[in-house]
Amino acid sequence: MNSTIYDVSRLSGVSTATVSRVFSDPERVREGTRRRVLEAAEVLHYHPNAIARAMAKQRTDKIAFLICKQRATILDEFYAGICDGIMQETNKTDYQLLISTADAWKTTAGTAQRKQIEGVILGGNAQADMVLEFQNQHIAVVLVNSRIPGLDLPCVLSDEEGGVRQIVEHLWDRGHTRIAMLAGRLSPYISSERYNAFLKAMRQKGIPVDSQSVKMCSPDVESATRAATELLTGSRRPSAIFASNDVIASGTLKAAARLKVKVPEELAVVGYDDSALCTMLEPEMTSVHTHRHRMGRLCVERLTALLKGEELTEPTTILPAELVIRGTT
Amino acid sequence: MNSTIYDVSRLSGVSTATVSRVFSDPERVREGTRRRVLEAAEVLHYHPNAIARAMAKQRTDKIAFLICKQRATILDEFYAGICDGIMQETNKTDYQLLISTADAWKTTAGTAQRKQIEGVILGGNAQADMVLEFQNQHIAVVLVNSRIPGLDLPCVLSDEEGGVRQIVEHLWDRGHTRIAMLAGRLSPYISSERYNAFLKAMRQKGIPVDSQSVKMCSPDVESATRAATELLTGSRRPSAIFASNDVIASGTLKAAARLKVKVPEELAVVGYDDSALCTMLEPEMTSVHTHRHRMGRLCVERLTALLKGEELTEPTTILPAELVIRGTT
DNA sequence: AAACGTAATGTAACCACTTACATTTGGAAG
DNA sequence: CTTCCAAATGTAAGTGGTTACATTACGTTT
Repeated sequence: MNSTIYDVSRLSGVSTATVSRVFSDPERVREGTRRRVLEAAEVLHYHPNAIARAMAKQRTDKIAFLICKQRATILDEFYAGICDGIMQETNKTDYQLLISTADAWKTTAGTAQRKQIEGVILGGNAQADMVLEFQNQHIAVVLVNSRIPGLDLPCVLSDEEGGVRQIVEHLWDRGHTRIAMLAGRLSPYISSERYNAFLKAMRQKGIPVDSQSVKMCSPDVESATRAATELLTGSRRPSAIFASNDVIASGTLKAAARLKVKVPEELAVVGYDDSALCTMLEPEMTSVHTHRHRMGRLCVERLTALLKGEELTEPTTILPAELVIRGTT
Repeated sequence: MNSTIYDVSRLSGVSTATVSRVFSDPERVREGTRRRVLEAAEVLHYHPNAIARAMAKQRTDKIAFLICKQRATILDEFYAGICDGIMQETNKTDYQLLISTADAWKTTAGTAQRKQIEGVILGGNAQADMVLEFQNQHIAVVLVNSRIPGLDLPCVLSDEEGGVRQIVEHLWDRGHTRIAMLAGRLSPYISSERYNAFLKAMRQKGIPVDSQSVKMCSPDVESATRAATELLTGSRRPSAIFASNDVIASGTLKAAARLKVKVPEELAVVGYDDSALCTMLEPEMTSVHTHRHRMGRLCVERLTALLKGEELTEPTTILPAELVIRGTT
């Protein structure tokens, strides 16, 4: 139906090899010939067939972004941001981007190989077995926002420890000592990073931490609101709450508003991620800005470098995170 | 490097045709033979090569979701929701999902054909020329959240008129007559739908509409805040504001808070889309729920039906939208 | 036991390119 | 006008499957 290289070859009176060269390495064919071929191609509406090309070249030019997360995958503003960065950077290359969830790719055995991708970016809670399977199939892997102990993989991270440290220091500077953390059950990596960073920063400031200082909750508004209410009505009400992300922080603000606890006068609240939400609230919310867009772009850069066969000198990259001080502190 | 159908054929002592059948139509080969083939495949770590298969079958099993939008593509919660639905539904099929932006696909001529997709879902402000180009290349097209005048395409929409009507009726029921619309410059289709629906609903209720009733703004928080401030400090302050989406509504709430205008007592605010934001605010925000996830899934259903060669009896589907009444009205 | 029909399997062409290697071409140098 | 060499082009063998068609196997029926 669509015309092929043979049709063009016939019409322009050159061999298929020459036609092929015109489209993949134009320099190698003489000006005049090239023009004739292009004209014939024009007439026939010819466009190279990517499948056949992939077959002959043994390359697919496809990479994938897999989100390793159960619920609300791309809906999570954090992953959406990374995804946006990945898309933008991928668009600069000749690669095409496939998107799916890790769950979906686990179903059929060997499915990944069939998918015929050259490289993959795993976002979130990546599992070691999946990574190993990819490596067995010679598919390049880059991790974003997680890390697998024992596997030395290229990964792109945000500086969680630095972000949390800035929060604690900022609150300390504002005179807070009764600081509590409302820790949402985020991905294992993020949860433990932020939790440990919190303990470390508190220790560095010499602020005592006890069992009351950290409260866990599910990462949704209602759970956060409930948990924050408990924190605020407990025996020793904190003067500042560090919520482990912005959604949880918004729940905290709701609890405060309902309990008529004035923010920031009676309670300081800090979130994490600097999502769009932060400036939609009044007062606007203090949070830590993570460069998710840049993280996504960096992933693609890393991956394409790997695919070019380059050795990565520094596989793991940790991007700085910056505290953005706003009205809630 | 990877083993091929020939290797399996040799090891199991059958022809390549039989091996092929074992993997694409197992019923057609005898139990015993099938087992031998599968064992050989196991030993050789054989998996069918998707590229070669696509080549022989003249099918790629790939569809794409293109977002026709300049900025903040996938970051827009609305499109993220659609995308999530598309992903989920695609995962149920044998298709793979490519994702990109319309802009990126417009760059190189004929690029679409090279991409070798069988169908495409265009989200947002789709352009007629792009659609025509796809159709010329026999690529099935489904539109979501937009419509192209003069082109009879399958499209999946949300009932904008109904959603807006519910808003106006709800505000009317609450006794409001000084109702203003804060209209963000969203996509042309959405903007005009919501605007016209507003005028129509107001007319139906017999509420007079003048030049002061509708104010335009850019679809970001700051612009919305500015515009809302003007509305609220103008000569005839409205008692209710319908913002054309939740982001703009949040700007309206900010303006109200800053001007010490009490919501909902002195001002009712309604958004549109029922984004996650709505329940993160205190009071929670009244908004219109759009079934974006379902819209995404429906797109894939439509597209796969088209690809199966089915004739769509009712190409355009309009999903109902429901007003969710919360604390701001 | 021969004849027959269907199910199972094999043969080989085809899908649309790329590319190693062979051949031709064209112009500069002798 | 040769000779020579690099550049341009052609030839044909892959790339890994699918599938129309041909052939063989095998259980039934006569």
